[in-house]
Amino acid sequence: VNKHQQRSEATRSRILDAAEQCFAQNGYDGTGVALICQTAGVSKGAFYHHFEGKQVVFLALLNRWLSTMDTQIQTLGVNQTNPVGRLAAASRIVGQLSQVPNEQLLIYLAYLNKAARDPKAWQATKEPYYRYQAFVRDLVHDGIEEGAFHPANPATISRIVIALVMGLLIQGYLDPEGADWEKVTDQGFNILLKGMGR
Amino acid sequence: VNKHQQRSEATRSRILDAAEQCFAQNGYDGTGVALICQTAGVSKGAFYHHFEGKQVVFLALLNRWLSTMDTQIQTLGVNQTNPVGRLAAASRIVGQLSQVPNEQLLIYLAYLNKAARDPKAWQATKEPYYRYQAFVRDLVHDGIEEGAFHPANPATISRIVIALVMGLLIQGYLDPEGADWEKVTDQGFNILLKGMGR
Amino acid sequence: VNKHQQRSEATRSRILDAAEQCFAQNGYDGTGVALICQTAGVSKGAFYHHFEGKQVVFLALLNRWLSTMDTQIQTLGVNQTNPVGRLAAASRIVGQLSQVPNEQLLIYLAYLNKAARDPKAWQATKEPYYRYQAFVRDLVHDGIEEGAFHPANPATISRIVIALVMGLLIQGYLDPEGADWEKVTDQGFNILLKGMGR
Amino acid sequence: VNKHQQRSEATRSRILDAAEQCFAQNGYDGTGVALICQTAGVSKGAFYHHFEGKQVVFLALLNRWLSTMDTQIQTLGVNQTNPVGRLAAASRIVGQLSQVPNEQLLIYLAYLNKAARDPKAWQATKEPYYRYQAFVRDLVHDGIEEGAFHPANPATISRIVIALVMGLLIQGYLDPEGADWEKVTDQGFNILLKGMGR
DNA sequence: ACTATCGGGACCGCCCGTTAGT
DNA sequence: ACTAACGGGCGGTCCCGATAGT
Repeated sequence: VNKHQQRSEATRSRILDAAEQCFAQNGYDGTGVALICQTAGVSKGAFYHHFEGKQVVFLALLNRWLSTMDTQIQTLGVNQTNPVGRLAAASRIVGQLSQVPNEQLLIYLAYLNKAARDPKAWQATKEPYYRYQAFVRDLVHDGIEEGAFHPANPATISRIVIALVMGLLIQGYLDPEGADWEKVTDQGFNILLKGMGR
Repeated sequence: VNKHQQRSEATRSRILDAAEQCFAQNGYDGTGVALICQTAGVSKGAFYHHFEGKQVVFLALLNRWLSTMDTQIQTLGVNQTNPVGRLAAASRIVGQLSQVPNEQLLIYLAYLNKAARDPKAWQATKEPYYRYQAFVRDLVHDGIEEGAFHPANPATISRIVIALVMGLLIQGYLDPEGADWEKVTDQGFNILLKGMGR
Repeated sequence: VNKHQQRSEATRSRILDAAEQCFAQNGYDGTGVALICQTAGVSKGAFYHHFEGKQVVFLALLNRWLSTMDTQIQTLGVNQTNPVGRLAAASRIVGQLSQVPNEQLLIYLAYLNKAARDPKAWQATKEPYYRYQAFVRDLVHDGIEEGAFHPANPATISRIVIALVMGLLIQGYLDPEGADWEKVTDQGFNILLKGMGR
Repeated sequence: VNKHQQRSEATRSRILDAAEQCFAQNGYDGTGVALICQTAGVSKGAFYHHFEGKQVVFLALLNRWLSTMDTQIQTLGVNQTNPVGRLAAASRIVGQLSQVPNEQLLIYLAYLNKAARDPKAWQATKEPYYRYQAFVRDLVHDGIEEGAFHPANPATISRIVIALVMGLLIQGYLDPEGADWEKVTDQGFNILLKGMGR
């Protein structure tokens, strides 16, 4: 049995978990490497053994989120066969996300201003956006081809859909008690769907 | 005339201008007080003479933005008399804002994670959101009363509208060259209006 | 009276003095900014107010040494009118320098390996060498013109003279008790002078 | 044959080679153990298995240099029988050394300030100096006995000769393109020999 | 009102050396 | 003999804010 690899993987996970928690609580800049280490119960040596720096940890976190979302999306495709149904299902997922106050988007947004100055990080940072934009675009494209939606530029529509999701998540963070965001999300998708229908 | 007071006010403005510029370029956390002072051409003493700290400067900036937006909203009301027209006009303004990539929203978002830990600042920080939520809500309310929109909870609808705006602004920042965001905004509002119509 | 400027200058000097002492005792890399500050009885804030960093402090020290040596050289010119006499006088100064174990040259040498990687610092670092090389060269040139020395390339001779000085200083540091370095220096110059004579 | 022992010795050599290269490129303090390991293609464990630390590696390197120089000196003695000829031959070797800018002296010098605080290392560090001082001293001694040189204290003269060599090597490092250091070395020895002659 | 000087703390990155494991 | 993971600490830099002085 390879104990090294096991232990290493565990430590790596602990660091990522701690980082996620710290970032959510204090933001990207508000979180020091020392705090992450302390939260994870590891030394700085371990931290810098597994990651090149704070920024890399963040990017790794981003990838972890992506994997999670990819899984959810995969699940999405299994239950629903037609694009409209899948878009509707997506809305439900997003609605649930905003219940468990999902700080991830905010952390992501907070990180943007940093990454904007570092071309290399910037590319990695934008990737998830492009990814989901493409995913939604294809969904919309299919919907138009099936005649469910009014003919339009699928890319444009996808951007509108994503805008709605982003905007609702942010508001859900800004004013969690101000509304039943799950319902708002539902209705938002309904309006969008109706507005896109023939 | 009190020359001292004039000069003082000018310095205050210079600091605010410098802060706005620095925040836009380096983000909230990436901007140090020293940089603001340097940009403004003032000493640190002057800075702390006028403001209690960086956070207060940000709040002051926020108020300045609010004043500007209030003016724009006022203008909006003058030219268009019916709610639908005003909502449409609003879309045009937002579309133009995203042309000149307006970093204000991003700075605002970046600041959120900080303010979240300070209840006092948190209240002040959320104010602009409530203000515009209420503004749009009333607009929608009128539209429903006039029969232009399908009956629904105006507050909910307003949140959906604002979500669209926020989401588009962020995407415009993420991928400025990726789309003609003015057109996307236009179409977004069209779909929304159609989806809200009877 | 300008108390600010006075205090500032005093602090700056204190830092420089402390740095000189620390560098001599622990070498360039072995000396931390914290130690310099502690030795000088100043805070890090003060340190970084006066200097951009450790490297800059070192360069400032270098300049201070240069000023001192320039003064000594000036003195040299007053008492001796002919080049040979001045060269001989120089030997006496160097001999005395090696008594008060002069770590400056060693610190300088230790710094070389650092500066070699930073072109900007490298230039500043080499300057003192060029300076004294030129000084000795002119002295030799005059000596040749006066017929005191055998005709030769003054630059080459100057490099040989400087080599002797450098090498003796280093050995004086390596083995302070091993010889009466003042006498060695005297004899070294005598041999050189004799070897250069017609 | 013991393959283990062979392999071990090879690893030891690889580490020494890597260390020499790293020291030359980054100086003593600028070189971390990690860098040496990486350059050698070995893990840190291997490093600390063979050496007690960076300092010990340096001392081992020093010994390796000494062996090399001893060989060169041996060669020197074979071709030239009279002391003057051997001194002249030595000058040619040194001249060639300074062509391929030999950083060893600089590394050595950089290390001095460190070793100065550790009496044990200090002794080992000074050894090479004493060794060559003695070598040159004997050479000079023989020269005087043969009547080639003016009677004088051989130890003093040897220190002067070594000073010239050291000083020229350093200057060759400081300003490699500034002169034809091989020629300068030649002339330096000529002057010295002339100055020492009867 | 405004400046120059200063205090002290915190952050990120790295380094040296050790230990558990192969 | 050698690897990979890890511990703990230091290093330079910068930052926020305060104070002494103009």
